[in-house]
Amino acid sequence: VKDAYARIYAAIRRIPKGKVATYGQIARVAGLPRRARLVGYALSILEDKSVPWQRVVNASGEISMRALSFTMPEQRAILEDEGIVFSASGRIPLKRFQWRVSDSGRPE
DNA sequence: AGCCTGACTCGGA
DNA sequence: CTCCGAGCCAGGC
Repeated sequence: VKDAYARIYAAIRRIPKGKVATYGQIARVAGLPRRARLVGYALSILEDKSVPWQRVVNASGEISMRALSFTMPEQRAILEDEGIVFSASGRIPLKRFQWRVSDSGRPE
């Protein structure tokens, strides 16, 4: 389990600047298919600030609710600073900004 | 052990 | 687009 978290964090750290990834995608990359919730849980207890958790969004390209309560404006600002554009509905067009593992290693 | 909750996702209606 | 149900799984009580 500890090992699973380590892999999740490692996967998140691989997300290149200017891209975002979904929880499910991170789970797959980390070798934990179908463990999207575990990814969310891992982030909830995260204390390591070297992990760019702000690049992890839900399947709809939105910043997940729990984060909204305390970092939404900040997270959005960081992402926009990295070049990510939010749509009028406040979502990220995954078509354009979703990280493709092939960009930095093996394909999914 | 059982039950509930939660930074999730996906298919179907 | 929204709502539901089902899968998943760690933690707290």
